[in-house]
Amino acid sequence: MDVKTLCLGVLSTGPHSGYEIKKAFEESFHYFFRASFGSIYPALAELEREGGVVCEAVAQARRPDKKVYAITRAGRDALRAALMREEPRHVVRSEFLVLLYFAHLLPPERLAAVIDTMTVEFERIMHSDLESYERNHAELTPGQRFALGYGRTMLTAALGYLHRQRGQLLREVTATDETGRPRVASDLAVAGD
Amino acid sequence: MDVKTLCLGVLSTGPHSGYEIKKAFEESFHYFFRASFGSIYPALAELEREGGVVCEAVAQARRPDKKVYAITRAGRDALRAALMREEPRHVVRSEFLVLLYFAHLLPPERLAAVIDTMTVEFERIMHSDLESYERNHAELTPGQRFALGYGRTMLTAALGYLHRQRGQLLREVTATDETGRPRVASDLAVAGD
DNA sequence: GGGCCCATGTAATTAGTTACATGATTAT
DNA sequence: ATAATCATGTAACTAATTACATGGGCCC
Repeated sequence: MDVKTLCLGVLSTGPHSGYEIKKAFEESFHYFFRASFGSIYPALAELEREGGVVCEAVAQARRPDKKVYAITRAGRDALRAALMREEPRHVVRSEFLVLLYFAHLLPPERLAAVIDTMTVEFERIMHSDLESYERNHAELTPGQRFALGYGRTMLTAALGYLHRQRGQLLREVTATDETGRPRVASDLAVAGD
Repeated sequence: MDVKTLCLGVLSTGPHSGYEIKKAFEESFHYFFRASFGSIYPALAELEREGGVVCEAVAQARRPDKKVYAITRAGRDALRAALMREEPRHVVRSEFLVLLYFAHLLPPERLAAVIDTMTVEFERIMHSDLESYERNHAELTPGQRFALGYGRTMLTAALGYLHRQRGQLLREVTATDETGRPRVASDLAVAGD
């Protein structure tokens, strides 16, 4: 799925500028899709060339014109077609889990810091999601509630797992050497001081 | 984190060919990292140039030589350094959730098919993960158990959510029009037939 | 005979990010 | 004064994927 389709999706709820679309990405799609200005502005320009959107330049005091894009009938058709065509992929790319996978190669302090950083990040995302959910709750479509609820469920599960397993993992890596095998008794004695 | 680092990671457990590394990616990292031959083979070639790995060509009957790579001391240092440097990111890219977010633009049959496809896919991943977990359980490092347990926890939570919410969402989209607003009473009567 | 497994590698292409370019307004 | 918000856009770069190229073995 490309940025063009997501832009059409945002515009299907009403006219917006590129800047506002970026904000919508950050607020609503943050958990499962991201895009930068460097992909959004060219996407909108191409959509305009193709006739999927029309653009009205709104003059601003001492600022670049705000270019407000509105979806056309053809754009709605293209959005619908793209959503029908798209295969339901779901891909996780996590350097966090790679780091944990190789926990035995890291000092325990680094490991603890990695887990704590991720915990804070997950909490941050969940709070901002919950906030926007409560702000807009009444106007959300069933699909939006479903997608946001999915994110909330995953974040809750992740935070719970990190909370439950953190201490255990840290104890285990302290008790094993760099090959993942148990340390000898003398090492354990030192570690247990 | 690049493919080179992950290759070093796989090779830190023993010598392997590029083909075998690809299999290891599929078996062990599938949930949180992926790479194709088109990135693995060049990564190994570059690691060899840099001295992070050494390569022994093993002649094969009627096949290309199998090139077995082994990590060097310098390679282990580079792996460790990369793991210390790497920031713990965790990014989800899900066309699946985008489709659900725009559920009101899809026919209910399509929506059901999307959810069911994803359910089957999640179950498939979980079963193959569980299998490899049970096969290797005793030899796994604490970090590997943690990372695999994380994936299992997420998949369980996802499947539970999909199972619980599927019917509800389908009923709701049947009862709302394409703007997400409730259909008029006459429509509901038809839908309820 | 069709399809998957084994086995390596390269080239073209894709789809994005980051950094650059510009600059006023408002809040801390 | 320093950072964040508003506002658009391009160019260089990155890091991967997909398709291509090659080909025997093995199972159903």
